[in-house]
Amino acid sequence: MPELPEVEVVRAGLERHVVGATIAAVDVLHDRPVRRHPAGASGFAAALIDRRIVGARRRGKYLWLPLDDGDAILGHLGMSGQLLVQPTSAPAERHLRVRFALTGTAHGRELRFVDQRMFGGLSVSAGGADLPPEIAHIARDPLDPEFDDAAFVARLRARTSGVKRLLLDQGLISGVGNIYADEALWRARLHGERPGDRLTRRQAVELLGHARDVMNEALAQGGTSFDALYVNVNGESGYFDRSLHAYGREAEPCDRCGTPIRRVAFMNRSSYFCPRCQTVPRSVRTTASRTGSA
DNA sequence: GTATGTACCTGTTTGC
DNA sequence: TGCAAACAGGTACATA
Repeated sequence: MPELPEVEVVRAGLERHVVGATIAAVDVLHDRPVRRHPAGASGFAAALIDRRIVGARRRGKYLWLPLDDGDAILGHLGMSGQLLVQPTSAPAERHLRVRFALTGTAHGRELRFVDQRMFGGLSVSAGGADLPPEIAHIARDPLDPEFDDAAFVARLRARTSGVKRLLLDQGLISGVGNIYADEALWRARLHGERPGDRLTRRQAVELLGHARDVMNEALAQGGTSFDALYVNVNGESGYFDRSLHAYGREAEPCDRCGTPIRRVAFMNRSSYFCPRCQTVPRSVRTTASRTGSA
């Protein structure tokens, strides 16, 4: 489950291993991962042959590889995507979807897009070398030096949605997924259903700080991994999961107060929180009980 | 513009 | 034993 720290690890790996390489061949083994590319699999491949990769960039969980003609390969790892740099001779991974044969600085190696569940994908972004227009609506992430803390706090406090939903809104702040949203909320002692406009300025500032801390810590440790689905560009797993306080810890004691962590359904996924440390405002609790949505 | 719900996708786990 | 349902969840999209 790649979140921002994992994607950054992949980006750094790509910068080191494929920048300067030229794409000699493209083999699309499954159409779905290139579904966002209007010209289809053949058009995707044709647009990339003989192009040289000149960079490796990221915004939120999107990655892109600027090319020497001003276009870019735009990618998202989705739930289970991996970008691997492998020797050409390495056996194909079970869920190998797209392979790029490389020459030049990466001669003898391939860039491979492997994705079991295929929520991720690749496309060629015309003129997207600097910032692909397809992702212009994605906000900066809190590790970006140009992230505007004050503007984020103001926008957060103007919204009536629950704060967890707002943390997952990539137009407001990018790079925060379900795991780190739960961790940041646990650290901030805030319940995810608390409306944005019911946060004090101080609470909003602290929440942002915790989100940033969680991400920085995960990044320092090489990213989170719960199973074999996520590995970095060389195929090594991260190990941040040892540091989680809330996510995935249903019925285990809260690390602060010992109360069992609770899991509730939220947006077709799960939320984990401490029912003692992270209380819901009374008015929200009343509304939730009336609608039966807990 | 904002709020909310759902489709997409497949391998694994859980339940009957 | 075998099948079906639940589950994992980021994003785009539809609807109000």
